Amino acid sequence: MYVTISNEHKDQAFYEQTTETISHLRPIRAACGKHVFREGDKVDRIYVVVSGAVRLTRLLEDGRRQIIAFGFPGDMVGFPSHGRHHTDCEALTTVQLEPYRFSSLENGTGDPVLHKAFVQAALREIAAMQDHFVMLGRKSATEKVASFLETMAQRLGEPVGNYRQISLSMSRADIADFLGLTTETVSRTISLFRKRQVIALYGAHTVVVLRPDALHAIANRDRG
Amino acid sequence: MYVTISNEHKDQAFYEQTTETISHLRPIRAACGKHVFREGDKVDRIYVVVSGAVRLTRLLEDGRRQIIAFGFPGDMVGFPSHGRHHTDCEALTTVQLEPYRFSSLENGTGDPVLHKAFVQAALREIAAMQDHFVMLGRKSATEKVASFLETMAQRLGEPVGNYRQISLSMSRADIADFLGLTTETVSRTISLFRKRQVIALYGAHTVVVLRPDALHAIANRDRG
DNA sequence: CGCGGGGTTGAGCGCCATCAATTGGAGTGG
DNA sequence: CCACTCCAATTGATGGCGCTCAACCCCGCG
Repeated sequence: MYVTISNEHKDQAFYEQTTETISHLRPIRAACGKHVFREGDKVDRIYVVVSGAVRLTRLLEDGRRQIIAFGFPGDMVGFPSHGRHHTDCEALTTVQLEPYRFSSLENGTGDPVLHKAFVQAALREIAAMQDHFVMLGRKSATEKVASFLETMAQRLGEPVGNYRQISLSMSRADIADFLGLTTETVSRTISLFRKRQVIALYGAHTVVVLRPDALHAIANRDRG
Repeated sequence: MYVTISNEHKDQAFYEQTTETISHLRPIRAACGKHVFREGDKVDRIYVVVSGAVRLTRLLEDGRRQIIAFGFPGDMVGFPSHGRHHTDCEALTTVQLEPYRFSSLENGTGDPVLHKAFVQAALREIAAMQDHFVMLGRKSATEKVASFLETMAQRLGEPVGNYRQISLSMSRADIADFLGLTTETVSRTISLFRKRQVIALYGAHTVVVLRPDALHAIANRDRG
């Protein structure tokens, strides 16, 4: 998942299209905190998240970390580069994944419907990453956090009364490493939104969006 | 082009593989400053840069700009999202482009060799963008500029005496919008490298890398 | 020679990182 | 049920990197 307002989240379509075929393998599970794969691993299958959440990360030698993306149900993860994984993939919660043999996807020898869905997923991935560039390169801390919460609400929010509620499966540090900020800044910014009554918190991981319009305005216009 | 040290730049392979087939259309030209395509345009063909350079950009409503990538000879540009272009593409110099019908690439009905090359190009694009995330999100201004110059030298540098020389086809503002900085910061950082004799300048657009090792060290380790 | 646009350099400040202390909440054992 | 532990999250204080605003330089061009 990338922070993209116009995300129609079509990977779900991939999952729905293909679960009826015989091309997929048996679902796998990973417990919270476990690796699904690591950078450098040979890629023989790629995955569609069925339930739970994962994070894709890259590390610098000195310990700095960048979270490339979060994977939520419907997302495809594990696109290879030169036949190898290019990020680590860790489970944020207990997670269920649907594996697909990569070789058949790559060279088109398998199910053509599956193959086309794979190509479409890769193209959507590119477009979503392009949008994420704008956020990393050109948005302020408040804009980043607001964009993140807005996207999460659209993608994973559940109606509660008149509002939408989000259950964040990742830590503040994860959010920070995704947005190119520090945990302190993320925490401060979320506190600010709470004080302004844009959101409400029940514990650190449950967010209720009280004023989606205000959140949207902050996500796009604010520069401070 | 993204700033990736380990970039083996295999898109050249695509170009070489496919120029002998009959699948490609007649090359097109665009003069410096002209648009090759615009965000929102319907995608019926995608392009491989033959000569010259282009920039791929996205804009925010308030005028902030992010350059998604530069396209140099061998690079494939124009990956669509939902059938439409997702960035603007402008010529930085007079540029020659080799167009390919996208429909045949997408659904695999055309040349299978071409199709596989297209899928590989998309996967490389994803991997390169992942690396670029780390730079946008986690590197300091000096690291960014040093990484940029290093990559440009590897990609486009020509041996001059014992050194490698780069001809930058983009302005300082373009570099800034690519790295998520301002023109002033880019200019100051380049001046700093010149003062430290890591590089030399002949005019604003010709750079000679005097100490590649120092440049590499700054690109990866420095945090100030 | 005047003009204009890109590039460079300077001064000052603000956003966000850094360092540090405190709070809170989940899990554990008595 | 409470005390204790541990780590995530919050909050505070301070400083610095990079942005902002502004002046100046350089150079191509009419």
